[in-house]
This record gives sequence, C-alpha cells and structure tokens, in this order.
Amino acid sequence: MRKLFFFFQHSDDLSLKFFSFLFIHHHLANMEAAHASCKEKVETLQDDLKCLRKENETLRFMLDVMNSKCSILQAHLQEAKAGQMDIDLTQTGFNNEANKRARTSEVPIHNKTQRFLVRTDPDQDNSLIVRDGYQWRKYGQKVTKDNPSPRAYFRCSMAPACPVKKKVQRCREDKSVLVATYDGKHNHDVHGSSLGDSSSSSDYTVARGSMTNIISPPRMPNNNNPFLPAMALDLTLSAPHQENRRHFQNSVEDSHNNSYNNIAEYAASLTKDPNFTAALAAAVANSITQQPKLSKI
DNA sequence: CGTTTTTGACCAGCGC
DNA sequence: GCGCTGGTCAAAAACG
Repeated sequence: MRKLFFFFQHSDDLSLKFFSFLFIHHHLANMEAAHASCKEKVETLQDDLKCLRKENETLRFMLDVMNSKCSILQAHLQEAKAGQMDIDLTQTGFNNEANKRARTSEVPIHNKTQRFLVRTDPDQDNSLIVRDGYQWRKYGQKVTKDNPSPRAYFRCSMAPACPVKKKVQRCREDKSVLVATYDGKHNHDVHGSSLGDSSSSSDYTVARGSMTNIISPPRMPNNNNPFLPAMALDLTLSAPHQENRRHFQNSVEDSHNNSYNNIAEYAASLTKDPNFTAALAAAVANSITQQPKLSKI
C-alpha cells in the first residue's frame, strides 16, 4: 500500500497513476467499511453489556428473594425445634403463652441486622412507613448512592432507652416493595412495657391500615420479629373480621404467587445452566454459613 | 403547646 | 490528606 502510494506520488505515467488512485480509493473504502463494522461491533458489545447488567440486577433481586425464602425455612426449622421443646415442657407443666414468651426471649438470638420486604401500593402509599406494631420516630432521611429512592431512618420510641433502629427504603428493582432493615433488639415488648411484664396486653392497639403484604417475615420469637404483633392482631380478630382475615391471607398468598410467577419462569430457564446453579448454591450456602455476618432478609 | 417530621449541616469511616 | 458516603443531629416547620 505504501509502495503504491509512493508510486502514485512519483510516477509520471497517467494511466498508472489513475489505476493506483483507483486501488487506493478502493482500499480506503474497504477500510471505512471495516471501521463501520468495528463500530457496529462495539455498539453490539455495548448493548450486550447493558443486557448483562440488567440480567445481573435481576439475578441480584432473585438472590435476595431466595435468601428471604431461606430465612423463612430456617425460621421454620427453629420453630419446629422449639415445638419439640414445647412438647417436652408440656409434660412439666410449662405450656402457657406467657411462659412460651419468656422461654423464647431466653433463646439466644443474634442481635444483628434483619431485613424484611414489605409490598405496598406505591400509587396509594408513597410514604416510607412500615406498620409493624411498634412506634417509630423518624430522625433522618437520605438519598443513597445505589438507590434513587430516599432512605428513611427511624428510632423506636415506645421505650425511652430502646436501642432499636430501622431503615426503610423502596426496592430499587421494584418500587412497590419496601425494604425495612432492623438494627438491634427491643428492650420492651410490643405493648411498650418492659420485657417480662405482660399485664397490659388487654388495651393493646396497633396501627394497621396500609400494612399490606409481607413478602419475607421470618417467623421468630416476638421480641425479634417486628411484624409478628401486627399479624397476630389481624389474625386474631373476632367474627366480623374473619372475612378480612381471609382476605389478608389471600392477598399475601396472591402477592406471593404474582411476584414469584414471572421470576419462577425466568428462574426455570436459569436453573438449566449448571454454572448458575453451582454459583447460586455457593451463594445460598455462604448466606447460611455466614448468617451472623450477613443481614437477614 | 407538645410532639412529630423535615431537611440541611455535621461527623465518622473508608478508599484512594 | 482529601473526597465520598452513610448515619446522626438539631433547628425549624408542620401537625393535632
């Protein structure tokens, strides 16, 4: 090519010059075409990268959901074990609610961060309020880097010295889901009285209303499950509320079905990939073995 | 008027 | 040391 160009510059023969020009022109056109195809390839790669990022986000969300399921299973396991303890204790005359509560509060519980997903209707309820039976005082709000939705900070205000805090933020992938992160352990029960005093349970009322679908309420002893009181109230209402109770349970189940159906379909295709299943198994195993380190979702 | 929420300022931890 | 980020404080505003 360089030789041709040199020839084109220095040759006196016009016809040769002309052919050389044609050749160079043709070559340049080829180079331009190659450049265009390169550009196309780069764009395709960029599109692929975007797709992979989206897929990555979806996978992360799925991992969160699976973690929550794992937590529920673990809680069930603990409950089953506790159930066995109950049977043993029945024989020794300790099977009443107060004693149950007392016993569960004695079970060593990890005083760690726990995460819960709460489904809300973002059209009707755009607040960051998660009604869980406790009283919270908001002390801050912040927009974080990884999520355009603001994060609200709450402190438990039912007892003056209660160290429990919670953070509530809308899920980045699904704005209808609130992610509530609880930090610490209540030093009082849901009635506001200190632990061990259950005398005030008769006049206990709790805010309900916008409390909708709890996606992942790991069932734990009262003191550590912020959702249990609200649910317990809903599910123990008298006769006229039985319909509400059924509706509540159905809505929870519907929500589970709706939110998981699409994911399940997608997951089915992914589970065929041996690499994915291996990676997922490792992640789930990791979340179990490092439970104290990881937040409970 | 007391309580709660809002929001900008401040602080501490972390990575570079 | 500096900048970034998440968490907290506290004064002002809003609310009942």
